[in-house]
Amino acid sequence: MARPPRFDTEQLLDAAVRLAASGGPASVTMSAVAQAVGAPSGSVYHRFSGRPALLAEVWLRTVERFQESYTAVLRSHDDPPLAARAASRHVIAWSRHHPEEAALLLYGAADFDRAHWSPEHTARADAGNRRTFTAVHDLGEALGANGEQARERITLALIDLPLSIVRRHLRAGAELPPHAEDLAEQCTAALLPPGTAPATPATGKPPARDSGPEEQHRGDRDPV
Amino acid sequence: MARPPRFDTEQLLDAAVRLAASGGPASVTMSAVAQAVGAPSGSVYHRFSGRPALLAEVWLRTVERFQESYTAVLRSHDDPPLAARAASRHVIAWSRHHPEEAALLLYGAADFDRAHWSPEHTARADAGNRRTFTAVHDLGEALGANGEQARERITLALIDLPLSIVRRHLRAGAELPPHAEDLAEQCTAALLPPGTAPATPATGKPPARDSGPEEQHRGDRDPV
DNA sequence: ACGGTATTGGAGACATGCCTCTAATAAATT
DNA sequence: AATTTATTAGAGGCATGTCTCCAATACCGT
Repeated sequence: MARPPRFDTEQLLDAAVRLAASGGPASVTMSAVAQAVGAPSGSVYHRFSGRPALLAEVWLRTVERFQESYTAVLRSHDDPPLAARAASRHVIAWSRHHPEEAALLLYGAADFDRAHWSPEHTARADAGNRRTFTAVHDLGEALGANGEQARERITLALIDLPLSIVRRHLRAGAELPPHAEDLAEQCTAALLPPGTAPATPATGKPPARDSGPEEQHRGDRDPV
Repeated sequence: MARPPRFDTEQLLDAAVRLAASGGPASVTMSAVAQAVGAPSGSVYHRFSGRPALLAEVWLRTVERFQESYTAVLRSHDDPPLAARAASRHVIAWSRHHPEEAALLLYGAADFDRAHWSPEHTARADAGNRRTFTAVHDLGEALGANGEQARERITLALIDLPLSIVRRHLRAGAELPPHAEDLAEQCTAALLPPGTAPATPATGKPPARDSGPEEQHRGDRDPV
């Protein structure tokens, strides 16, 4: 029905990821992406309505790819402490396997011009964040984390801490060392609520306790 | 002997900090800084040889201010675990007191165009980083951290973890809550090497043990 | 009062990036 | 083969930013 595309969306996004990873979000310009794939700028505008749309798609594709695998790991173990450790390791392993996309995760949606996104893109980001926060908080509850501060600690242990390890190495321009998974897992384990089983054998988790009227988390903050 | 300056260096850097905090390093342009203080662009170029110099100065002034107070805290306690906890709290308190400068710390030198800095600026950055790493690693040794992985864990506990708390709140556009210091201190304490005193009373630290031929840390990575 | 000098004030050349618009192109459908 | 249609191809207007340059300025020490 029509001429076949020479430059498809994925190809352009791949180039955008490379640019963002090496030079930060500011360096992913419409012309830079076009030049990176050898296309005229018009072809880029044919796929994306403008720079905010391109930035939104790069960010969302990357974050959603990460979040999907991450939340899957979060839910893949029956034993909560085990799930927590596995999640921590997963952040490292995923980043090692996708160093350029991991470099993107170290920024925030704001750096990708979230202020100018379309309502659809914003909603997509919020939905993904909400799902991820829900998965994290569910595991937190299973771990016995109650209250605002305990939840913050869980987020720290499951997301921020492993990401910090990634950040330190990627910022230095280095690859993630082999022991990074162990380090992340140990640190995450150390941050789990006291009384949590320190090793493999599962302790009976405390009876599910109604947590009362607690405020809902906001979906518009990036977990990563 | 000469006409008095209407726009001095500090004033321009202050404006640059505000711009960087609100819109990221990319938004601190020569013209934006000039406009922010009501100066013609020529006056900005009178103080800074170009954009890389301006970015370097903003970054270095901010990081050096932080590092100075931070290393002071690191060395201010005789009891190593106490010093570690105090350092963690200090990161939070400093960030709460200087939210705009703290927002800068969440970026890296690379985001402030380190690639185009003068050798002098680069050397200044390296020197500050080296001093900070030294202070952190000294405390790490006093805490019994030996080996590469143990040192990484110390850096994580003393720097990355409290900074993660700051990042999460500032990225969300919120102020640091009152309990942030407690959270940071508790998490830092949980990450200290096992056997470290969990509470106030100081345990006798293990006899200083020669750590053998270990590689020196590199001063060109940002601790923050 | 006067000259020296750091600084302001601002015009403008040059580069880059965003985005629009129009024409050419090439495959799929009929 | 003719038609349709998504796409390429690229010129060009507009805005913004970097940096240079030069004259005007206002204070200082003498």
